[in-house]
Amino acid sequence: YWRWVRDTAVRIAESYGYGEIQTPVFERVGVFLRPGAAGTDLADKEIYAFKDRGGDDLALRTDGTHGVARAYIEHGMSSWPQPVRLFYIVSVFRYDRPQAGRYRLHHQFGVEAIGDGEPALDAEVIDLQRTFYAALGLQDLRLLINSIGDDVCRPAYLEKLRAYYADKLDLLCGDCRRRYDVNPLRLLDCKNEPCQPFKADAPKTVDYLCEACDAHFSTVQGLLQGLDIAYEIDHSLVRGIDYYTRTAFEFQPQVEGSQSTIGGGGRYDGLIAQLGGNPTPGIGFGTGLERIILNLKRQGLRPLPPPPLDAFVAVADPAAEALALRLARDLRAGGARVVTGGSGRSLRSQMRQASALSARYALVLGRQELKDGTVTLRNLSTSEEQRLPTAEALVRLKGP
RNA sequence: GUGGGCGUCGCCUAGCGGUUAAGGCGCCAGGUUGUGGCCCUGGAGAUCGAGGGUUCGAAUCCCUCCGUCCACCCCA
Repeated sequence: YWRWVRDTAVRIAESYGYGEIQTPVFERVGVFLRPGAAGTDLADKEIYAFKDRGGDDLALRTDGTHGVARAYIEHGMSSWPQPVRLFYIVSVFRYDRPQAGRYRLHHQFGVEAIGDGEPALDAEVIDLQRTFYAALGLQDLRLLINSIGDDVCRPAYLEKLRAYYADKLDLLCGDCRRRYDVNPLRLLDCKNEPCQPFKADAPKTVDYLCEACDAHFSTVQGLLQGLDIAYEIDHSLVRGIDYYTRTAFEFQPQVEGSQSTIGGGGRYDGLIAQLGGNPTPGIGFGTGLERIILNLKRQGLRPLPPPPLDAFVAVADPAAEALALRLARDLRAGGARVVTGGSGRSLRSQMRQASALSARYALVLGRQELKDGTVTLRNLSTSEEQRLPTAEALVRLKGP
């Protein structure tokens, strides 16, 4: 499963012209935790932060995007042709209570397109993600999208939102009373019972977009339609950190159960500047490999089985041991997959193992073969057996 | 951060107050003094998650801890 998913990710990303980048497993904590993240679960309890021996504050990678953004600045990628298209397959760490499809260490495939704010890139990234899932055969994925505006329109929207909730504070859950001050956008995706009645009538981000954001969102939708990509607008799909802008999206399988999201992303036009670079737009997605594999299994999708073992070299006499190892090496050099037995076990035991490993052939080397430079070649499916010169056996096993 | 389930040979499981802690898979060996798959026989392998307590007696009951799984929250 692992290889299948990774190979598919690489193939699809490269077909869109994205190049692979590797970033460090840990960075200065500020790379991952921006001031705007205060009050989020990530900042409060999920990040693995620590001091190193020199007293520097570091943190394990919480996602793929921040390290890439840091690298973009640090390595002067703004001088490259824009946008810079990058993809990664990395481990990420979050201190959560583990459960099905959720681990403290998991892996993400992600892409980032940095240096261009055009809506066509939003569509490209979403299309890439959808194509990746389709290449694996994942069925029935829902695509949810939303726009959360930008610095121009969001402040006014948040005022509207606060005004709407101002007289309802006493009725909200504890989390949301805190969110009201710290992170009001998150009021929209609260799952707690007390807050549900108010969500339907809450102001929607899309109704308060500035002209530029509105045009951007409309264009993205038009492009998705042009690509025949079905989507639903989800007004409660938000991002809790201030450098996120405009388009936000998520892919969800239709099946029941928890961990509904297998991947999501969005625009982060404010991130590069926050990290100390020139103001630079960017968009990307991240998708969890473990969750993809979970869904592949649920849908009965299986990877190709590993290639069979071509030969098992059995040693029938201790004197033939060295020659057996050499024969195995020569066979491998010819492209065959070969495992050797050892003189410590009876020939019978070695043959049992050859069978248990589903080897196509058994090659027996013993006293008799040593004498005349031959090898006994046994076809383990037909049980046909013959002695032939070693060189001939090499040729025989090399075949297609 | 909250709630719940489960921890017995490498794996799966039985046993639920007194058993030499049982079985299946896998592993090793023999039945074939150089030959597999099926079958038969034998063998190795378990301080019953850890510590404490109750009891004449604990894998079995109680407590604490640890681990693991599931759900909420959140997210990938």
